[in-house]
Amino acid sequence: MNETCKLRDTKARRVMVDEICKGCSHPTADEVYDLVRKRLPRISLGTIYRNLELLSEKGLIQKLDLAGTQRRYDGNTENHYHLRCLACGLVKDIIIHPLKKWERLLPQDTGYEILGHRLEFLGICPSCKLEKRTVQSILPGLNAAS
Amino acid sequence: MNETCKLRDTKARRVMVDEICKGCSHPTADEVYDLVRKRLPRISLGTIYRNLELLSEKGLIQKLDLAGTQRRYDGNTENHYHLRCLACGLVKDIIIHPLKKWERLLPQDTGYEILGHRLEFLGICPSCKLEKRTVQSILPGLNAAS
DNA sequence: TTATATGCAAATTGTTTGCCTAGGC
DNA sequence: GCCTAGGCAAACAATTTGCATATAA
Repeated sequence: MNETCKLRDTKARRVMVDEICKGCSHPTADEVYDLVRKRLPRISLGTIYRNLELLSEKGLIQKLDLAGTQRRYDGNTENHYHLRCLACGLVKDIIIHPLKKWERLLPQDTGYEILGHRLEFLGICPSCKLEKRTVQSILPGLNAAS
Repeated sequence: MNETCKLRDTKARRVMVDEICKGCSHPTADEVYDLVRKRLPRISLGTIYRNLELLSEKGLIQKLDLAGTQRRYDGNTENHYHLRCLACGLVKDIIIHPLKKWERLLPQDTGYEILGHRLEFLGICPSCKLEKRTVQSILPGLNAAS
């Protein structure tokens, strides 16, 4: 990751960072495309993807690798966890850090050098509960609460 | 998930379950394809995908939704966590359950109904350390140990 | 015998890349 | 003016689907 070399200050990049950081919506690439296109109608998807990559390399945004087919991006570059609604897909930030202990213990148990972890909680958000929206598809690999 | 209706007992399905459950390799769809093709050379990738879906719906295997571009499948249908080597991609099972507490606390804090969570640890496995294989790409969204 | 499963190929979806022109420095 | 960035379209990779035939029940 070459954080030193500079990116040029272009309209596309300014609008992208602005749109991604303004809400806390964790948009996918094509959602960013739609948002940016309202302000720069001639922008192309290729540019969106190239810049999402570059901007996250430079640390201006964060590339999330949550479960699911589409990657999401986050204007909040701090380390934090996510809580995803299984009914509407909404992703909310949460601020707990309960796993440092296991990162210390696992090397002894497994011989791995631990570099980090990924954690997301899954559930139904308050407004989906209210509207009785449901989980569209049974989710795989779910460590459900007992 | 309609677990009641029965799947037919076919060669393809028997071999698939057998191959997926025999090791603890967490194969991708095309790895399953390669394994199964050794025993059923005329099987098609479409069948592999269709059956991976059906078999995991019926609970015979587990569909994992870890980070990364390719989905993986697991013969171990118990809830458990994974430890993935960033250098060689190997996925190992681990058996800790540290997060029940947060599943109890989050509903109060967030109003979400919590259905579960996904957790994987990332690191370098002992044999990659030995061979000095490295992380090919900086991984996004990594909650690195401080 | 009848419905479900499979093989094969084409279609879809999300993402990446090449090439030529536009625009930041 | 030079070199990076962007538009556009084509390439790619993973997965899904349509349809005619084969096979389990």
